[in-house]
Amino acid sequence: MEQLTKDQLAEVQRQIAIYSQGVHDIIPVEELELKVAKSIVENTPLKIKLGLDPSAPDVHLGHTVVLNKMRQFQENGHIIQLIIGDFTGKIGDPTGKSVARKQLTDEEVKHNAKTYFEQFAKVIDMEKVELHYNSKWLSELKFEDVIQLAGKITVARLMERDDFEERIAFGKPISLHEFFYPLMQGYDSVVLESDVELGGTDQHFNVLMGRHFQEKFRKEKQVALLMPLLEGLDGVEKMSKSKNNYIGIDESPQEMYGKSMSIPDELMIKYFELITDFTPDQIKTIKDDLETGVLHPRDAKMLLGKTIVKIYHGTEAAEKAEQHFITVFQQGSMPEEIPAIEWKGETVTSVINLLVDLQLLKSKSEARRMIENRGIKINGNKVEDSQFQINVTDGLIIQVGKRKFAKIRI
RNA sequence: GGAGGGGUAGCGAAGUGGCUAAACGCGGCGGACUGUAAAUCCGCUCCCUCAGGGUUCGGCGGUUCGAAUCCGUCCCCCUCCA
Repeated sequence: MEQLTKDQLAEVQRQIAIYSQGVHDIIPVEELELKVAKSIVENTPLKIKLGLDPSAPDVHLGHTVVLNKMRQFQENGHIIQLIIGDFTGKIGDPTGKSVARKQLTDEEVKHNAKTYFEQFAKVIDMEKVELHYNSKWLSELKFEDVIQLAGKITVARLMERDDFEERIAFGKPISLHEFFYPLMQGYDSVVLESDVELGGTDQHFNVLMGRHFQEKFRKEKQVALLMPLLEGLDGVEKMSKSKNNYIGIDESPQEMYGKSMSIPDELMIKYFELITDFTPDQIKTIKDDLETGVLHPRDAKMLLGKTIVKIYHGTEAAEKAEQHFITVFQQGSMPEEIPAIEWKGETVTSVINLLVDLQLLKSKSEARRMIENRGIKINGNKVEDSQFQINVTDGLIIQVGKRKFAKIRI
């Protein structure tokens, strides 16, 4: 690799600089440099692996952290290997909770995979992606093969994993089968001869297993590229659907914008770094301006919100979303566009009935509570009395909580 | 194989015969304040058409006027020793 021309060397450096943006760790960087150099010299693309859990197909901004990185590789001509962990998914990744996952049927896996792809297409070029289901090779293994695989790793090594270590310390159970998850993930890399595996920092151990097993099978070792985990709207936990602290990439512009505004200030810069296309220089300017007080944190966040919406819905939608936010939340006025709901009930009815019949709230009890909590407004006026009878007219505007609006159409 | 500990609302965790729809904390929701940030304060949070009713404390069966609390049985989980 020493005989790189000047241009080639520059190209290596250019690519490495891109790949290094925002990463948590590259293990080891030198190997990535070598691999990139080799790919340039030999004009062969690198194989970049990403494993997917088929049980949770809703894609949110947390996923895009890794996807953006994938796109960067793709833009430089490398090949993305997407692996649907249909086999591994059945065993259950021990990452985090020790709850065994339910088994998915083939149809479910297919359907979830499809959902993934449709959403991924917003970030990466799915046409050029190499797709694999790991059941293809894992389900072929005989018990004998599995034992042999297990013979290539020690228990002590497996127990080093943070998650296991912790559970042992706290007396929490670890099922034997959980030990096999890293083995399987590692074996995937052996089969696919991956050059780089991407993942969040929570995948640290599993990704390194890929290196370990590739070496045992006398293959070239993959490089681990770990991205930081993106905290969700609560600012504490990793963004996830189950924590309900996520911004889904399928969400409406308004939702996206609004949710962006509710992330904690401390996280703004991280969001800029990981999920927008801002350059490091641009981000530094924002950071400096925030520190010197030139830029109000609210305005920085509005820029963030707008940028996020723009990525997934375009400039026009982003501007509309911002306008909506300003009118509704900053000025407290009504939004210009309120979904109309047809009213077919009595002309005079109780507010409770109205709320339930329009399906704005689930039950009368809930509606009553909501009124008592002073969370219901009609035509901008707070409803004080839960027994209140109302004359339903065309164009009547009902507000539930801070964000839900409906207009009556008769 | 032996010994012990445990299963209570979304989660954590009190409660060991009536005052318990079940303390408290977290989370969630609504409100005030604001920048749908943070911090703080107030209210709601099993289900249901208000009074009031219905269904809960791993499952089933029993004792009792009355059980999350007592008895029997079954299921599940954890720890330690071997």
